[in-house]
Amino acid sequence: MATDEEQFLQDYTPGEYPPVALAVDLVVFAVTESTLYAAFVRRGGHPFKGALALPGGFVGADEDALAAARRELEEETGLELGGHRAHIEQLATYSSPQRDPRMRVVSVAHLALLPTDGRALPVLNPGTDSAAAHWLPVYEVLAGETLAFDHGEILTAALERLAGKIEYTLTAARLLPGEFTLYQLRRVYQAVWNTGRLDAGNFTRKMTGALQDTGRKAIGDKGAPAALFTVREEYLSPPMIRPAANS
Amino acid sequence: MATDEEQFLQDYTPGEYPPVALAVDLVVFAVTESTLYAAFVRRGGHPFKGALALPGGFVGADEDALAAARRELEEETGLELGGHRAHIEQLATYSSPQRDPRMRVVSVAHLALLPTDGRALPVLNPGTDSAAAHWLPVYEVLAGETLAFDHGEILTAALERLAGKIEYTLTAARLLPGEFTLYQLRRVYQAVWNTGRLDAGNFTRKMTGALQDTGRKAIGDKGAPAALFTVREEYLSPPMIRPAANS
DNA sequence: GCAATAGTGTCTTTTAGACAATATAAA
DNA sequence: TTTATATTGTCTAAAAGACACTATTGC
Repeated sequence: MATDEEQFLQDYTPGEYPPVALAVDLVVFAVTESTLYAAFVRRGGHPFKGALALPGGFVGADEDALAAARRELEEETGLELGGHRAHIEQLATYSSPQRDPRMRVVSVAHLALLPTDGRALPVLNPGTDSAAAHWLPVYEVLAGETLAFDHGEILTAALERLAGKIEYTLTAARLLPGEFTLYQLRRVYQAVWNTGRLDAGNFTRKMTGALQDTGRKAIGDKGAPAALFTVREEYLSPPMIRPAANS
Repeated sequence: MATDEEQFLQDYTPGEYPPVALAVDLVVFAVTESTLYAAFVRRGGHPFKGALALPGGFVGADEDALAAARRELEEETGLELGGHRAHIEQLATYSSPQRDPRMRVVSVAHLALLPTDGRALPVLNPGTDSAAAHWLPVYEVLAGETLAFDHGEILTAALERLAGKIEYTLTAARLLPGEFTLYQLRRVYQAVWNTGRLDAGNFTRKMTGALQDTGRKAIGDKGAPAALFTVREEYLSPPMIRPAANS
């Protein structure tokens, strides 16, 4: 009886379909009070020397792409945030034969969201492997920089995904601590959409149905003390709501 | 100066990160008057012998995943539909190390929509490579069959994608000829959502804004002759509509 | 008091959805 | 005429959005 490998060669001829190196690229987002940031590395070598690139790495033999993305994120952030509340999801796969001039690398891009208190950005681990990742404002980078490889395309896709997803889910809360005020949440929307002030009253009304009031109040800000909310679990990534059978 | 290959080995060590076979899997949808179908192949060999699987194949050296998916679709349909009006988009990438027991195969799943006149399903090419693909009703397969590999998961994801996307785009029209009646379009929605009758009046009102009346009428059906419509190009996959700055 | 924010109220517009009514064709 | 469909109209409910108002805090 043929071994598994031999069986497989009936379908798979490595000459015609050569294996590829499988990588992950990460678009890691975090917000300050008013700005959306992403983590970038500055390339030190050929190709695209000196250009900005997304952090990433290769997929190991015993892990899938999501596990590799998680591992890379933990390396960037020094384990503290990666395991806990960071959100990672697959974005898309980039497989153009020419996307890396050195050899064929197929990359599964991921979107990662790090929670912040809205003031300071998470600390990035300085220089484990290649270069140190650092935060840059997303909209400024998109307007002014040409990224290495197809990373500009990936960054745009990630921003589209995030901007679209917060319209119908509470994914925006993944960029905040477990408890947050409506003011903080509103600032996240403004940062992601790069838009002007959203009306506080309407925002409150639209969100409160999906939020759980903890009863506690935030301390220390300017105006009246704001209530601290938690996301009801079922709203973090809700099942799709289909229109009723009469439409 | 180091060659590209040598440079690259600074980052990439094939021992630690072995290359993978890159494949595509296809979820090909088409509708009859009332039912959503997908194309399946029956597995003839190990593993999952006898089980239903999705059509697919490996990615060649000179093509990206989308090109491979298009090529595979053309092989299934015999070129006639693949090049022209068929819609293909990337769905997600499946990379579990154990997803194929023979060796590591990473698969980029794609969603394909074939246009039909609403009566007969497109003809599938009988047996080019492994097995002949044939149409089966999607909801029946999901309810009753266990698919090979992780193809059940892929099929579910494809259905979710399609069902969700037709809520806010006119992607459903990709399952119809270039000109169609509102009745045909409504049947597509009912087939995809596996739901009862949608109200004809409300459906008309909701759709007409995105459709172009050709002025011509469909012939031969029971009741009053229905107008033939075309999709306004900007509605086939429209730019995201973000709420106004006041929300 | 002043400035800034939190939260509520109100009004308008839009959209979804239920359902009735009329029109047009085939049998 | 009967039957089945197309299309328009009407009404209600829900949601989005604009905007005013009051309450509560720090300074």
